[in-house]
Amino acid sequence: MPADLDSVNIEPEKGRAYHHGALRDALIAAARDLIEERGVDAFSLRETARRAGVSPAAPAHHFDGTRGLLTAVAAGAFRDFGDALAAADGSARGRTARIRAQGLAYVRFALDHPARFDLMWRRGLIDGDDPDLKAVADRAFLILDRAARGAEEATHGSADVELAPSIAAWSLVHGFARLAMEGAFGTEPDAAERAAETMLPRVLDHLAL
Amino acid sequence: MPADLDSVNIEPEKGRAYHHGALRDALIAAARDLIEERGVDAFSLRETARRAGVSPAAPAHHFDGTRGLLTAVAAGAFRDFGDALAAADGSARGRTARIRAQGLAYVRFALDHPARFDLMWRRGLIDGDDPDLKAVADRAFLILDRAARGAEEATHGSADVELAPSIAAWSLVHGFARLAMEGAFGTEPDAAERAAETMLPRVLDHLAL
DNA sequence: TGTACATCAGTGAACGCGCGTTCACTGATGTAC
DNA sequence: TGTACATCAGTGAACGCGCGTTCACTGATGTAC
Repeated sequence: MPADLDSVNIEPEKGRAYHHGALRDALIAAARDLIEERGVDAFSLRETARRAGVSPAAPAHHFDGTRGLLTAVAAGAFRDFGDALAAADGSARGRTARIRAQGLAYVRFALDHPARFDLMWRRGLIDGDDPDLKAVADRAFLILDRAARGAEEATHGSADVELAPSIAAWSLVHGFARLAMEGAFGTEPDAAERAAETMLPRVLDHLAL
Repeated sequence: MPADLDSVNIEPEKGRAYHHGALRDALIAAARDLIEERGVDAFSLRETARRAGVSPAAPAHHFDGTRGLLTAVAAGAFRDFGDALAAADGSARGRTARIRAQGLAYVRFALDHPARFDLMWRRGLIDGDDPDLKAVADRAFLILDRAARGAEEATHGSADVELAPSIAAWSLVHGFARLAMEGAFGTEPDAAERAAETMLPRVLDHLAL
């Protein structure tokens, strides 16, 4: 199994062997491309199979139906998302700087991969109980939470109280990302991008931590 | 046309006249009920017609297809949403109190009408250029923006600068609402509700305006 | 006030479509001996 | 090293489904005279 899904050839090869060899990964990549091109709602198992160059019945050998495949795509998204947050976190020093860096990375990921970001929150389409999905999702949330709590992490008693700054930061960037994606800051192609560049840093100034 | 859609009878009546009389409103009410019951993605024009007790061809006399009907539902949602924000705004005195009140109302609306709230942001499903929709959506945003800018409204020069606190407040409550709806604060039936009651007021404390 | 008739708001059957999944199957692989 | 054979990973045809929309139609309404 290749570590990098981008390297998987999802096109049907001329004279390709009867056995694909890496169909599972190819299907995930094809599904990912499909939703990024046409949106989560345009996903279909048949179209994914078509893109991977296999028959409509082939995916059943690797995934438990539509939900199973989408869950795998979402897990990949959460993994990349967590990586982006971790990288941003590592590049900054100090609690405020780390939160800002993660916030920018959070919105950046959403705007760079809108359909995958969308899918991550589509509880109805994916299996929230899947252990792989849970693991990568929890990891991403933990990275956020640790930065928001900063050094206070281990010193406070009431979980509720110390959760508030985390959730405030999370809500702020999540809301900004969604509003940008949903066209609230303008529907021109580059409106979301411009808002993220010029507006978001200022918006983050209004977060009291 | 009744002002209150709730009063429209959407059930097929025994011995009902051939002409429905208020089919347009009945279809909007049926569509609204359908999506609140089964989610926006489960919407179908045929099922809506079925619920309104008319043939699948009937809606075409009142709406320009699926998109037209959903746009009307979204417009109704934005109207109610704006009403809720305005009521909250009117019940508070002072900039901070008004922002808090509106924030609580914002999240309350989202949790009370999740599918309609969802639909409001589903750019792909509705006609964003519809004048009715634009009017009620703009009104809602204006109510938010006025409270966030407070008395400074007419005094500042740079639009970008004075927009930041508005967008920060908007992003925070929008993000909190979506995260709650998406199950980020727990997937138990009352998790979102509990988060809104116990967490949201504290989260709003972390907004610097 | 009565009547002819245009217009409006429905019907219901039919269309073609893409979907997810099932089914018996077959070609390729890899293992036991 | 060669061969028999079980297992695995595909095929492709077929299923039934619900969908949005079109079509010729018809019953009810309302207006002109």
